Amino acid sequence: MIRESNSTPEKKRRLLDATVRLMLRQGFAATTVDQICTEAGVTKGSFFHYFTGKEQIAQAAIEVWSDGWLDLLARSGLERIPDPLDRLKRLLQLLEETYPHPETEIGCMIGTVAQEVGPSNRTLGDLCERHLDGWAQGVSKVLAEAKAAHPPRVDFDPDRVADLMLAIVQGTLLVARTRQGRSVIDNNLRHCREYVLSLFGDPTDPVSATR
Amino acid sequence: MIRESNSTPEKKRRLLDATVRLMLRQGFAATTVDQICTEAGVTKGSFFHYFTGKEQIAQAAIEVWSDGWLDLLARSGLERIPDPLDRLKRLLQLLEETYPHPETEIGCMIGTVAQEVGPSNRTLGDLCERHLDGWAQGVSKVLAEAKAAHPPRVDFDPDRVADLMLAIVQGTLLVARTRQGRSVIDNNLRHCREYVLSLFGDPTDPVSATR
DNA sequence: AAAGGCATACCGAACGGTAGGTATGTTTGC
DNA sequence: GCAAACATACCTACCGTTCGGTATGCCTTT
Repeated sequence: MIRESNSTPEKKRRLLDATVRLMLRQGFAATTVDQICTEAGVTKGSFFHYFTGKEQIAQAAIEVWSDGWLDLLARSGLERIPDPLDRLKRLLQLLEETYPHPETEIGCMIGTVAQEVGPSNRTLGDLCERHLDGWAQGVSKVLAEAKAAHPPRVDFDPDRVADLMLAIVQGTLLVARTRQGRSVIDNNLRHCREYVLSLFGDPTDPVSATR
Repeated sequence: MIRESNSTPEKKRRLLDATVRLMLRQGFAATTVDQICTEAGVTKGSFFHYFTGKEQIAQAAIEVWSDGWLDLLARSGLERIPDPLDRLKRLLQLLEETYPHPETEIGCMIGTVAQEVGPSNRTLGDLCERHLDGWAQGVSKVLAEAKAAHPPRVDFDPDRVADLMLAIVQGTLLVARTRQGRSVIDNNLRHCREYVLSLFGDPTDPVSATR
């Protein structure tokens, strides 16, 4: 078998991908390591060769998931957009393109795991918290730059608005998962975009929400 | 032992309360029926006398949780407020009073279970969906009545705005659970209120969000 | 009113399956 | 030949569920 000598071995990758897929669907507790192995087409020996246990692979899978988001941001060329307000608009557009994507399972792995473990299991909980906060801080930064470059119609705290956006995204995914439909994603993210942009002088209708 | 002949027996009640408390904290899978019995101070025999299994008590507990919310609405006297816009304002205020309450565990049992079971276990999933939809429909009704009585500044679809509010509440509770802090609840629900009221002509600052 | 019958409330030991983890062996790459 | 990379069988703890049993009170029959 051909094996890439550099970077992570293939089976490890497959285990991580399978974990992301399964835990995104079923959460942490309901996902069994046997399931992960079967899904990845790998034996338990390999599993415990690469990971010390279920919790650790969950942590690693969260990193994989997070990297996926960062890659998406990088590939979008967001950083290269010169005007901060355009950057914000592109970010909002990116959300609307990404989350309702019909090929992928609805949901955010970090939000799913975070909700599930809640106050118990602070190992996973803290990790999720750090990643959620990282997301919010990234958004906050874009908001702050846009605010600095374009005096907004009303003053706002970028951190607080970013927190609201985080909650909207997570709550929307939760509802969409439960309803098994994506229409609420389209609706809520559009509202979200129009709300955020309404902070910046745009005097046009902030909600063209009927039909 | 004195036993109330009418209504639900005490031990059944205790089991349900314990289930709500534990599943609100830990979700469905992580909550054991032994835990439930211990927390309720009841033996396993009683448990399986009143409930056919873990899933069924979860369903019943969801009803208990939902009834708690309906009771709160009833006790608030929301229905007796004559002016629809005042009723909407009171509803928004009610959200801001209820969810950050420091004595209770952060979270919504329905959202927690819904997120966890996701696409698997449609028995619980459908039940959660019905209750989430019920919440949204209730909110939508208040929005629609307010809109009918007071022509809004901008047109909006009550169902869609209610869906956004549902997502904000659920997402906010998720984030607050993860952060183990309630400040994000205060922040997001205030934003939510100001946003909704901004739909009705209020020309004042829709976000007094800085500090 | 006493006796018998029967349903409800409750108890807790035991069981059966499962899932996470381990021990140990075998192959593969350098 | 020696690690790393796998594979297989197995162990054990736990968890949901079952099941045989007791206690208690009400209802019916005589």
